[in-house]
Amino acid sequence: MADAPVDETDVDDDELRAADGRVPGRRGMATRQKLLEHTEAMLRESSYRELKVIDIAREAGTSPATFYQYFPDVEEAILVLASETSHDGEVLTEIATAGPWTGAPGYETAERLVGAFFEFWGSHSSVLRVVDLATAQGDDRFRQIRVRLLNEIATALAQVNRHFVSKGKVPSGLDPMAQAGVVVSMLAHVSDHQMGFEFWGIKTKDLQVSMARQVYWTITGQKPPAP
Amino acid sequence: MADAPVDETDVDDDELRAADGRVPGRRGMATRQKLLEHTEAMLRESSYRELKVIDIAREAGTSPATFYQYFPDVEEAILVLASETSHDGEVLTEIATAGPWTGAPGYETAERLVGAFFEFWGSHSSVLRVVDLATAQGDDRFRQIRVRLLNEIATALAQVNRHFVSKGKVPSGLDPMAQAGVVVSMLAHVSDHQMGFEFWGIKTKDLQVSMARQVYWTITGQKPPAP
DNA sequence: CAGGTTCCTGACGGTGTGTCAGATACTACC
DNA sequence: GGTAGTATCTGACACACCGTCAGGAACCTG
Repeated sequence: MADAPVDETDVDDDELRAADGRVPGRRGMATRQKLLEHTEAMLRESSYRELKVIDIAREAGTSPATFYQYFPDVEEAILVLASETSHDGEVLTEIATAGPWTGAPGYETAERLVGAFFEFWGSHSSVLRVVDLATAQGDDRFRQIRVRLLNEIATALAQVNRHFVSKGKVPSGLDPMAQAGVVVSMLAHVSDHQMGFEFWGIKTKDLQVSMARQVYWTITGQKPPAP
Repeated sequence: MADAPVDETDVDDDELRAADGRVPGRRGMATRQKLLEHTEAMLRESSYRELKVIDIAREAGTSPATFYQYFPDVEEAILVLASETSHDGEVLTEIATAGPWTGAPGYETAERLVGAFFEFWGSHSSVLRVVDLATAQGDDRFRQIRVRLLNEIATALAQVNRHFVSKGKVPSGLDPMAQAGVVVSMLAHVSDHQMGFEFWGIKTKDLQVSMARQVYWTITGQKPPAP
């Protein structure tokens, strides 16, 4: 829950500051929140490229100048949304960590993880997509968020993988973090393109089964049960 | 939508047309090409969101008005780039189709496919990222390009997968197209985030090995050789 | 309700968009 | 080589968005 000490550029005070340096009160925080909500809503409806401050402000029933009171630009607002989102993603790490990963119950864990990924991505796709794009384009602020979200899960899975290496189930010589990273990438990307797959006539259920099997096999080195 | 500035004399013609309805000649095609090249270059350097017509034009040594002579907007120029890119991607399908997919040489095919994906994505990442984003945001024009590129590969891999199902190597009951789609998604996304992985200290080589193994196992149902 | 604080916004100079009409460069033909 | 005809380019314009600031409005609190 340590959302307070987030890096807020200037470090003289870990309080949240408006553009003019004041610390927002109740009313200010409320409009800030309203702006965030409308930013997310508009990001869902329109494209990232066409997301304009003026539209967000209009939709939120305020003026552009007010927006700039709380965020230096649109990116920064999305960054806040992304930060909140990455927090929500902790549930994924919990599934991976909790296990179990052995035998038939292990496969069910893989299934749960896949399901949770789909759900999580489905309800945060618009923001996560921007995180992905900005990260791939080298934006450091977004990369940090992305790491906070995915590195946790990857690390958890890598840990599980290491365990199975030590048991001799997974061949040694493979980098557990690479194994986990690939799995997480797959989960993220497929989740993000659910619609696209459905358009090809591929059922979400079939995707999930295919993914659960790959997750289980890669991480535990064991053959998944027959479908 | 297209504003069809030309009075509806003859509308349909599979010829390429400039904004004023004329068919571009040699000189026109040259500046169109120059604009495309600079569009790609600028997309590499700056972010998608900050890609401006005026900058492309300036960089290409021409005026914004000229840009609009050949493309209705920036998206449309990127669409052309994407279309060319998807053509380059046919090499990936060829690898998948050519095989072989059985035994040790089969694993080498998987390795070749992974390597080709990395190379292809590496040299077209900026355009492909936009294709991905726009597709995920529901843009139909980009979805078609994406399908043209990935569906081909996926179909090829699904065909291979079907073969191994019929041989009893892969359990039946799994949708081959889902299997292939997941694999292709993984290849695409990991390729796109090479830099990100390296930042975590994961070696590209380790990623490739991990991916080749997953491709081989998922598609052929056979255990990959020990690393 | 006076005085202080927090919050909001109108107004503005700067930049990018997208569309013309007209200027300019090329080509073909005499 | 000159000229008509076409292809190509661009200056100029009206409009939209950005990002800033000074000052006004709303909200305390006593």
